Amino acid sequence: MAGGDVEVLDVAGHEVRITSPGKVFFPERGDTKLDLARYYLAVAEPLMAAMGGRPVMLQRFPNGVTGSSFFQKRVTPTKADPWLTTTKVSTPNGTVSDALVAVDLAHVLWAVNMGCLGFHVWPSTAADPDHADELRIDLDPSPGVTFPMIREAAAEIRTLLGSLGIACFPKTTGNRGLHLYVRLEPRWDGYQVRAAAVAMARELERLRPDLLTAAWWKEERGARVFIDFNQNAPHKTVFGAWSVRANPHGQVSTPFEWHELETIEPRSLTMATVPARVAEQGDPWAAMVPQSLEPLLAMSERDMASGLMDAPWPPVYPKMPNEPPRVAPSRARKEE
DNA sequence: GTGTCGT
DNA sequence: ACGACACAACGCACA
DNA sequence: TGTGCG
Ligand SMILES: [Mn+2]
Ligand SMILES: [Mn+2]
Repeated sequence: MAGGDVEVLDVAGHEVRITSPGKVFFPERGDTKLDLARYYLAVAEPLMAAMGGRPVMLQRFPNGVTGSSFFQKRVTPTKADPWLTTTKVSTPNGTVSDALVAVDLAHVLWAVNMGCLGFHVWPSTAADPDHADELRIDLDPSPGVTFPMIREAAAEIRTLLGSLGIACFPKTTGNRGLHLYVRLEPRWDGYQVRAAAVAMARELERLRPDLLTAAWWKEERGARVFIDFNQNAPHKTVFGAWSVRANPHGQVSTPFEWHELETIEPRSLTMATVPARVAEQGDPWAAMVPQSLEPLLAMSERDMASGLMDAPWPPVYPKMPNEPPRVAPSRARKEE
């Protein structure tokens, strides 16, 4: 627990300083900042396959999981670390900033040293910022939703996408939900990917209204799994594969194979247990190949042709064409 | 956690 | 040399 | 001005 020392790691051709390596970040198990760095070293191969080359936002906890936190998007290479790579990212209103690019593990560990536990990842690469090459299907549990229901929702989505010839891959979120990822051919922008997500969510609610909902307003969801299409809005980030959550055991957003769906337990996938999984099984997402979004875009066009509107956008975004009033039904101004 | 400023 | 302090996301729509 | 949503 000596405070004054520094661990220097030689990674990807750079010397990365880990200051206060013995500082406890996870009091429950006693895991330190250096333990966190070693975790990321252990999952480096699948981590870089998932996150490599993408802009990332840091979620920092300089005093560990029990301390205060903040997000950091803007990064500037310093005199001490001139090798840091950044790229321009923009916000919904057009503001531009320089974000860190996860070009190699040195960049990851530089962020870890800043107290970054996990990364929020852009759905595009620094090399091709105008195409979203991932559709992220975010399954959010409403109150009353159990994890077996989340599992059933994932299976339902896999079946629908499979019938359209689209392959998707699952991961835990590190909390109570699941994420399914579709790797896309780089042919569509964020508006198109979100439109596809809206259509997919609506179709799934039609198929299983007892289990699934595409309702943005909480009051309309009930005890159903919300398919959060808005997580695909342009410029939105998602908590990344292999990133560590700020909970007592450091649960990991863990990619897994479909045959594990019925047995996977988010609680048991932590920064302490996941490295062994990776050593034994390798990368569960190794078979990802770019898919076409066209079947879902056709579904969206059918919905629009039949008179449906777009769905509400999240706060912060300007009003979009064909967007319905952005207000919960219970608060909407009365007719006439 | 780091960089800067004032003492 | 040291302590205090600032800073580290998104910023619109609607009633 | 408070509330919407992650
Ligand atoms: Mn979620
Ligand atoms: Mn969500």
